[in-house]
Amino acid sequence: MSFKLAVERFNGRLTEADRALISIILSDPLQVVFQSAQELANQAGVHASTVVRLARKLGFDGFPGLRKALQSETKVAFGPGERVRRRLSKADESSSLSMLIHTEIAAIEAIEETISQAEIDNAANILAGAKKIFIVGRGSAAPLGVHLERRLRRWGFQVSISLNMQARDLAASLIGMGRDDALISFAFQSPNSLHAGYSALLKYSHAVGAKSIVISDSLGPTLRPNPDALLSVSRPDEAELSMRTAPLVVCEALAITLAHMSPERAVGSSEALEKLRAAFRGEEE
Amino acid sequence: MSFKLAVERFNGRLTEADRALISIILSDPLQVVFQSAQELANQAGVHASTVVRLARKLGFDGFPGLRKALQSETKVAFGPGERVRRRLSKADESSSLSMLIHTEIAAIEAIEETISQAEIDNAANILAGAKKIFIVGRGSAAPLGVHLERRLRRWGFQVSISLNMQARDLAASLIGMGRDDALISFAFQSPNSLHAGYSALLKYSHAVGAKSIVISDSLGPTLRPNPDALLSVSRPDEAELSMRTAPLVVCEALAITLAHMSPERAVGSSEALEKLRAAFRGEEE
DNA sequence: CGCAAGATGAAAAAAAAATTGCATAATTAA
DNA sequence: TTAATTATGCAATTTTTTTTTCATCTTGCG
Repeated sequence: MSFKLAVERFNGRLTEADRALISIILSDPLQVVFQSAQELANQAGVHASTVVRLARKLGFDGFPGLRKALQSETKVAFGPGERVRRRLSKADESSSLSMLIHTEIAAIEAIEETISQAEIDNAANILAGAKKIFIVGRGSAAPLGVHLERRLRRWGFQVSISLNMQARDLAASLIGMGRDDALISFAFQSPNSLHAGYSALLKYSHAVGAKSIVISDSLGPTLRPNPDALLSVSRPDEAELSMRTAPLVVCEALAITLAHMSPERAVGSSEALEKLRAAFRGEEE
Repeated sequence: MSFKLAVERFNGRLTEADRALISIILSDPLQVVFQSAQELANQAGVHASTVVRLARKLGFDGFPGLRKALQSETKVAFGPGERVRRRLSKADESSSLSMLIHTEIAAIEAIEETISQAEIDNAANILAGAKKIFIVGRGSAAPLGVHLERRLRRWGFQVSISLNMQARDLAASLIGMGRDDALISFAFQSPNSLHAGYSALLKYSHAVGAKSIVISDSLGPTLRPNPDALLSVSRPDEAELSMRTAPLVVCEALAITLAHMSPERAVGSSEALEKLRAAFRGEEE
């Protein structure tokens, strides 16, 4: 019986320790097949006996039984030649899944050819010096905005986000923006492109003295007026149905760079977050 | 030290038994890495002590030493985890961008090893039959939820989304859920994991007869009660700072599969959207 | 042919790994 | 909240695996 299946089938309580172990096993079974109960336990920060008990709970004949199950799975998966065959069979080329996977990998690989770490550093510098950060996104940029907001909040920045807003409401939400602040906005190629809003947005931020960062695709370089920092990634395919994976990676790179740049702020805020969590116990992830 | 190399280097007599053992090991190392000295000996028709002595002769630290050498060789050759590690060391550590790019590519590649198109088809079928779709996500799942909502709306589904809600508000927003509906929720590994909410959520959806889909990472298989469709992708690295790129790709695959599945609905809706756009001129991207 | 060097297998010893009983800590239910 | 249940770590025990010892056997060589 497969390990994953055994976990799914299991009808009973799984404790925190159990979950930690299962997670380790599932995320790197190839490592676990060579380990002893002891080693696995250490990695999960639990006692060896817990490992043994989990194996029994899941219906295996002790830890060696569990390990043997993992072994036969990985043996099938990684045997000579098996690997390639499985790649082709499990996700036959026509499937949406494998198509997507390959497209997105290509898109992410293409980032390196379009953007340099220096550009990201530049953008991160702007954010590091900002008192408050405004994020504006609409349409397909919304998930990106949401993600970036989370990250920045966690690092202790004051963030205001506006999604899918009409011009009037947007104006209202940007009213507090000033010279020490930064604006992050998004602009992507779309069938019925409307950049009118962006032009106004950038002009406004410029007028109040706020720095602006634009995350974009191949549309980016055509935008006027120019933002203080432009992070534009172009897709290799430029498909109709295209996702924002690559810009997401750029957002993340920006966040991480920023965190490295001002570690005290990040750490301090994480601690504060811990305290808040202790207080609110489970309100926020 | 590699086993093959050790054999080549060895300067001494190799007996009949030695050659038999070496031949077995070299011709199928993938099998031997999981065996005990005893088992290997039986296969070669020799005694276990001969195996141990061969290991020593070749310079290994006993039989476990020999086996460990074989293990690290095969791991390098076939393991996805190992591939990641190698790639990471190549990319210069100082650049967050390139590090991220490589990590995320590995994570996306790993999808294929965890999820099959069939599983996605199953989930898409559930959605295709749903009258209304409820999306629930909190914390780092929020961007995923937002993305999925957009896609489903565009394909003409009636979607209700609840982000970062507390139990009480969540209950209110789910009040309309019934037997013809579907619930999509997310569950990711997090330092202070709280799955209590999920358990209640799934129980509720089950009680009202709605189908449930959960998009998750290695935490997925541990969740109780089981959803009707579980899409769980486990990361090869399981890093502290990890993004949701892979689940995003899964969401997208789900959306695309669904679109292929019911083309009339999708197209019809796109036309409707066009008309709306013409009317509202620039309200929505 | 006979002797010596070394290889082998059986069995015992040692080491490592897995398991289990028990006390304590944590969690759940009342 | 307290009581009851359950999970956990520690330590002892059992089991498995590895290694060593020793008697026997094989092989190579004068």
